[in-house]
Amino acid sequence: MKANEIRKAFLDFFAQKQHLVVSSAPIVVKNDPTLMFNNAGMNQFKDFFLGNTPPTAPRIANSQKCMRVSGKHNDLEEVGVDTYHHTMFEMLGNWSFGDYFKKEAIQWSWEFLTEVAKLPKDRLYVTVFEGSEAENVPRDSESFDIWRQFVPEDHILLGNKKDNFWEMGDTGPCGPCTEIHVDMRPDNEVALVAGRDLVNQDDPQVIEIWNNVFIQFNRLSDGSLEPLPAKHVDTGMGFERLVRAIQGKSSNYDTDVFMPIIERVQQIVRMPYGENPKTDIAMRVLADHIRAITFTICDGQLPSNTGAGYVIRRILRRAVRYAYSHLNYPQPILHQLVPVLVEQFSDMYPELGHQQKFIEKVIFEEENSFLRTLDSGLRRLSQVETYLAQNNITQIEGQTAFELYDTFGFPLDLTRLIASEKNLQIDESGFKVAMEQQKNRARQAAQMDMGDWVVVNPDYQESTFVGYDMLQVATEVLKYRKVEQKGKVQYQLVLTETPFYAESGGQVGDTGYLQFGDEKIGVIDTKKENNLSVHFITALPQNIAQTCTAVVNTTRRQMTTSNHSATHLLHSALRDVLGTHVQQKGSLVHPDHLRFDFSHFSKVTDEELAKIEQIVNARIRQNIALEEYRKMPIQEAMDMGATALFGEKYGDKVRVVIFDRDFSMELCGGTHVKATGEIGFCKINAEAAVSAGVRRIEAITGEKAYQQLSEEAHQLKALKQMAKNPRELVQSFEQILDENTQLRKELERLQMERAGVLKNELKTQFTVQNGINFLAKRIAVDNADVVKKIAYDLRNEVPNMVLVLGCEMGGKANLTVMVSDELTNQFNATQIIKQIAKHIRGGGGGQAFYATAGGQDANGIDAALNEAATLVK
RNA sequence: GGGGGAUUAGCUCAGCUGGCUAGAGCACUUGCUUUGCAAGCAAGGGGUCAUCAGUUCGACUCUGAUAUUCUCCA
Repeated sequence: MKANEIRKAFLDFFAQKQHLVVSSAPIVVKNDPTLMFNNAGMNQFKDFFLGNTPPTAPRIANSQKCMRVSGKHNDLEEVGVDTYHHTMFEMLGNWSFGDYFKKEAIQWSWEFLTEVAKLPKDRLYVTVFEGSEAENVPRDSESFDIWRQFVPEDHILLGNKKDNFWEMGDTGPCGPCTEIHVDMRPDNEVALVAGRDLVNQDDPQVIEIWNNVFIQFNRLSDGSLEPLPAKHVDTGMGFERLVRAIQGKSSNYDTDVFMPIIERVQQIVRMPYGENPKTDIAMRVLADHIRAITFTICDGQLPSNTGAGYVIRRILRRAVRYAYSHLNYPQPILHQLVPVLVEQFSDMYPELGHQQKFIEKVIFEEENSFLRTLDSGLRRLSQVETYLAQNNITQIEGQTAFELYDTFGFPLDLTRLIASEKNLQIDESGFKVAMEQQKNRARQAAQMDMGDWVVVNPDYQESTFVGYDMLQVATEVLKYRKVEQKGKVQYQLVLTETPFYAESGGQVGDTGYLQFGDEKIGVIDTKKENNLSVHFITALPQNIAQTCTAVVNTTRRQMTTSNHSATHLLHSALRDVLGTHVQQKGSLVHPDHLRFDFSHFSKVTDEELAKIEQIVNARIRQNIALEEYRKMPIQEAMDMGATALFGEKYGDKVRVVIFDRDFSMELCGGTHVKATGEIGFCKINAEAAVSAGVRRIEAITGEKAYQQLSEEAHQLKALKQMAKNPRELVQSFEQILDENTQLRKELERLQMERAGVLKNELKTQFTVQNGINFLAKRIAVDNADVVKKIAYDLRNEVPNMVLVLGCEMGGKANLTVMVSDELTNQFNATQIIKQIAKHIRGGGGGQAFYATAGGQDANGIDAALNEAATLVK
């Protein structure tokens, strides 16, 4: 069976068992601060497990795009070295939410593996939780007994908490699990060592393929477990491993999931796969990483220097690094692999094909930028080498290696490679120490203590958002918790009903206050955690159980709303003017301004911007009424032609926001004006590049736009008046500026000319004392540069010279001493200046041939010059 | 969110612990030389050393803030 057929077989199998097959959630997670990427099939159902939202169906099956870059067996640096770990992978799963439990789950998994996938029964092993006294959880004998109906007892193993007890995090739903392992070794090896002895022993040929988790407990932050009322099944089977087992390969990379990519890599770098372990690893790294990079960019996450975007950047750079140092390919390579993935996956994930050009461009630019970083790192490193060679040192300090890595982004393994070529060592333990310090610093800054939710109102499960229609509502606290960060205590609070919009879809969260009786509690922000609106407050009310009035800051909300609707108009105007390739790539809707990022490959010209702004404002003046559907079936919305975002997971029912069916229809959860006229006016303030293929427009609306324009008009008026109301203001200023530079140069020229005249005058006034040309003179110059020029010119023209000049500048005294080079053994300008500067109540210094001093007392200049004369005698 | 670096001519960058009258290569202008190939020679133009404040006799250089940007960590 081919990979695509295997995936389909799995989904069909569970569809027959009354499962609803759903599509994969985007690989990048939004609205969950605890998770950057989907790392398991269950993530998109987290709310079902937590009880925040009722499940859409009791039985669900899917294939989920997942990403793991850290964890017990998934260190990024290990991927590619072995043959069965990946960054991005697909997780097949079937789910029961309070429906079937252990019996059916185990029976069906056995049926699928042996009947559909046709894996040999005698090569399958299963593990069951042995129980833990410390946790006060008994052994999972139910699962054990069920398994005995299918497999001989010597194929059932007992596992400890680490392998057979599954937890989502430190707290939350959890329970025992049973794993299925497959022994893929050749017969002769099997004859020597029994497969059961190799289960969970990190043998590359005896691997886990399916984990069935039985969620029956909830863990509290004190570590204790409470039984859940509804029990769930959560399973996950690594697709790439399943394919390998079915296709009978000894490596995931030998299956038709990865081979097409590896074949392309071989063509590009002109090296064979399977002959040299080092280059093989590099090719596997490329084959693995390009999948992670492509799918995340496709889901809307661009490489960046923070958060999820930074993870993508790191993965991309690791791949480039391997191509660079092991495949002798110091050029962009990854973007060339994208077409292979599109070919492979566009049936299952059509969005990949739609964005191919964009993805290639982003990857290409990012590769180039890293190659530049490497370049400047190499320069830096060669400086270090020179220094070491000069000082006869053969070890690069850990601190230096770390600086290269930390500040210039130069990877340690490249430093190591280059160092070994030059017979240098690296103090790696010093590097690790520096790295550890850096981590501690960051950890300390980010440390956050989160308390358990305290449920105030157990009658409610869900929180309802009523803020589309109301900005004030009487409500009750559902639950709250304490959060401590950097010694600052805050509280997070969930209301049964709330008018507060929680930050989402780029629109910032509402602020306002909660009125508890006489007590007013300020809400400083509102954020979404999964599906709950969480209000951030700095203090708890005295009596939290009473009803309260939740009041949103109305002006702030109205300004935000106006900016959000303007964003929709802008989006449509952009597509009208630039073309339909324009896709939203990011959006910030703030009360003060809006920011809209979109895919477009060149700078938006001033003419295009003017046209866009003109369209948006024409639409505003048309005062188009909002047409809004809160719960439209998603298919209906799509059929209507509403704009949806790549990388956004929508439910079955969606909210559709329309301003004129022929102009703007978007799936959107944000708040919007009743009619476009409310926006008032929209002014585009900036257009810039954010990254490869992505442009950003910033704009303001309403009151803010008016304020800015009136301020600018005011300034313009003032300028016009200053320039005496010229016919062409811009030309007039150009002229003034031109004139200014000309005059400045003219002035400089004249000053230098005058300096020349003065110099020639002074030149005739030297007296000879003991064979020395000496002059101490007060001159009328008030520009330090001119004095310096005179002194330096005389130095060139008068031999055996000691020159002392005094002048008054802005009421202060200034002294300059110049000594010919050939006399610096005899006379030291610095010493002279120090001695005579006391007459002007000042201090100074310089070099042996040239020194200056400044002081408060201009009357002392003559005394200083007189003393200088005595020094030469 | 926390750290480290960078910002000097149109471009790529030097400028070490404050003081050599801010430099190089490429590009540009002019002239000379040369019939061709990313040519050679000479002269020249081009800089508020990111911005603002401070320390100092003196700041591209030191300190602080701001802006932009790169990079590492979370």
